[in-house]
Amino acid sequence: MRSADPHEFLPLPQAQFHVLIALAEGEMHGYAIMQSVEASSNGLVKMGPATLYGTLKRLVDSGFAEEHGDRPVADDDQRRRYYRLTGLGRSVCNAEADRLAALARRAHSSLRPRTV
Amino acid sequence: MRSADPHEFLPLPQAQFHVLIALAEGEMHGYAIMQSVEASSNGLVKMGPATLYGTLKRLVDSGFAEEHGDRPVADDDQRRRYYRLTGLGRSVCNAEADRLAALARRAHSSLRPRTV
DNA sequence: CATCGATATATCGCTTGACAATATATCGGT
DNA sequence: ACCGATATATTGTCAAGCGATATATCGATG
Repeated sequence: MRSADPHEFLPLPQAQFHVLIALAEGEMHGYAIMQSVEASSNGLVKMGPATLYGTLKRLVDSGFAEEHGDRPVADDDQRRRYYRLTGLGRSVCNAEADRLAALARRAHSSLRPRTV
Repeated sequence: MRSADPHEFLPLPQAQFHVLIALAEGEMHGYAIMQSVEASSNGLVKMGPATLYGTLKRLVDSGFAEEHGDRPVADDDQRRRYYRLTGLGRSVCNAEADRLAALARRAHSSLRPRTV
């Protein structure tokens, strides 16, 4: 059984959605997420430490992400704390993406109306 | 010449984007916007008066929307205040829609990765 | 024309979220 | 041993969201 309806948690705050996407792409520790968000938004969204770690805490509290101890055998940095999506986190991220895609579609079709 | 770069204003707060979309669809006065937002989000986003009128004020202050006096000849309600998008508002709404569409695409492709 | 519920705009006050600034510690390289 | 980059964390502040509430006007009904 899939526990909760992901739509209960929408709309998602912008910063939370950004972090979930980064985690969905396979990123792991906090600092890398910060860089990923900035890079993948073409430098448009710049996430500082306060936003990142605050957001990360909220994501864990909400059960969308979790810390884990699976560390890379080599090339490890002791300070790093690794995170991954939970099942719920995946569902919520997907639901939010659906919502925003629909919203964007609506905006686009209203802004450049075609010959009905 | 097109005055300012719409990307300067992104990311847009959620409520502002919703109202811009409603205005893009041709809605006019405040109360109708409230109903439009709730209806067009399948009842997911419920916008109360405080959010609506606060947001509307911000949109006008930012130059994304403007009040106007073009009232329907008949079937008018004296209390209503009518709003429309400005040129800047259209650009900003479009830019935000682009941004969110790209974000949603990224989320979707990461969440259900295809055999690359 | 008096009343009433729906429509319409507006504001107060609380809570959450975003984020600059700052702090602290550890890493790798020289 | 030192230094800049990496990495996590917290504090304080401000904007934004929004429930609750207020006020006024509309149309309909008796």
